[in-house]
Amino acid sequence: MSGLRERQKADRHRRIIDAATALFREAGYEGAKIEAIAAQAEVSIGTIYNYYQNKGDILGAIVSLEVNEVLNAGRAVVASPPANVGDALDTLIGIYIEHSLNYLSKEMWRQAMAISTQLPDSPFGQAYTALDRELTKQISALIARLQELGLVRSDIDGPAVGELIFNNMNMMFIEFVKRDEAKIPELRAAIRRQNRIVVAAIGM
Amino acid sequence: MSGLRERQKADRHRRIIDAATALFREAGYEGAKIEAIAAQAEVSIGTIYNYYQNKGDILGAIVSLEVNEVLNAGRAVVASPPANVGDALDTLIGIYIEHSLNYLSKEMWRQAMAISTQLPDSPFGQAYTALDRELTKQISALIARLQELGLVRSDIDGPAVGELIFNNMNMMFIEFVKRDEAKIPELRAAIRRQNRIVVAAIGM
DNA sequence: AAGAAAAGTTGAACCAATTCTAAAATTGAG
DNA sequence: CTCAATTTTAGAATTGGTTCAACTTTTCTT
Repeated sequence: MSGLRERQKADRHRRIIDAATALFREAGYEGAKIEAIAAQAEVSIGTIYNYYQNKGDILGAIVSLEVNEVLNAGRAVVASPPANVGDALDTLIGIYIEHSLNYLSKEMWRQAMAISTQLPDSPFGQAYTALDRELTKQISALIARLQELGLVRSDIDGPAVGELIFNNMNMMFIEFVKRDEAKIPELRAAIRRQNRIVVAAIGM
Repeated sequence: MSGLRERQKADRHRRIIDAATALFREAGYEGAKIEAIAAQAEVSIGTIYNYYQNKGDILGAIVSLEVNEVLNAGRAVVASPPANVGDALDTLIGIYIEHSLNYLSKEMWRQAMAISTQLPDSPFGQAYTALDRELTKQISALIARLQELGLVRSDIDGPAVGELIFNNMNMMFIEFVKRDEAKIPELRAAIRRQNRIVVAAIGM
């Protein structure tokens, strides 16, 4: 099962991702030439294309790592949320946003988002859409949890609320990464303000 | 003022846009080679790059035409909206969505959106952001109009509501253009459902 | 352990967007 | 009307992502 070939493959994968992460951060997505990634990973250009369908998929692999980490951190909030609808939403969304620039620069996010709309059927495009759905589900799960706790009315359309909140947050995040000078605290404040409308409709 | 050069320039602009529109629809954005656009517009490659910074900007010019048309059609709804908050929103959003595929295919939208996030500072990137803002403002204007008509509470945060509704709609539209098999009626129904949450919070 | 099959690697060649530069066209001053 | 300045054009050269056919390495079979 775990022969030489398997180990070499895993090692090359890691080397490519490490090289790409470093170069994307240093030189930006466009600036990181495939040739340079190949050289730094000590692998040929052809090998990179054997592992990833295109340059975007390399970035995609990095984005997936990041978003999965965020989803994981979010689980704790869903399990025991603050005892106030507005704060609960703000805490969960805060985790998403505060983690977002840990590994990925704004430029990398812009590229990743662009590729996911440009090529929705590529491996990365599909993975990105799936990640968005996971985030939406997590927000819906938080709403459901708040219903259990008696903080949210039980007659509301939970899935629709989850989508509404996620879509708004995501769009705000897109605008945020599009402007280099945009700051995280302002982003969070703007989303809080918008979410107040929703909280007014669903809170008890 | 309107010498030969001016007229020739306007004419070349038109020919390039016409050729690009036709070829983008026929062959898709990637499939429409600059060389082919140049040939069909009876202009050289160099000339195209003299008029537009890059291929994306040509698409951008076409998108702007489309969105401006939609904004125009929306004004009528804002002026005299249906006498019901949910219907008013649905009517305005319906205009946006129903017009959206008149000139632009889903593939063209995908490319346009991708470019606008990828290069937010390019001429097209900035224009696209400005158009989004116009649409947000128009939704806010509708809310304000509904307040005047006594259909929406006067103590709500109008701008935040406008952003929330636009952001949600826009994100839904992005997902819509990403899936070729997605249909307009379903998109509208999903947005209506989400907007019910907001309507519950702001209606009288 | 040898040989064949399978899997993976390599890098030169390809393709299309973009840049660059010399030539052509238009304009306005005298 | 003429010509120098300015703008515009043409298309060859450059660039960088992607493909592909030949080569290597690993695994499997006996």
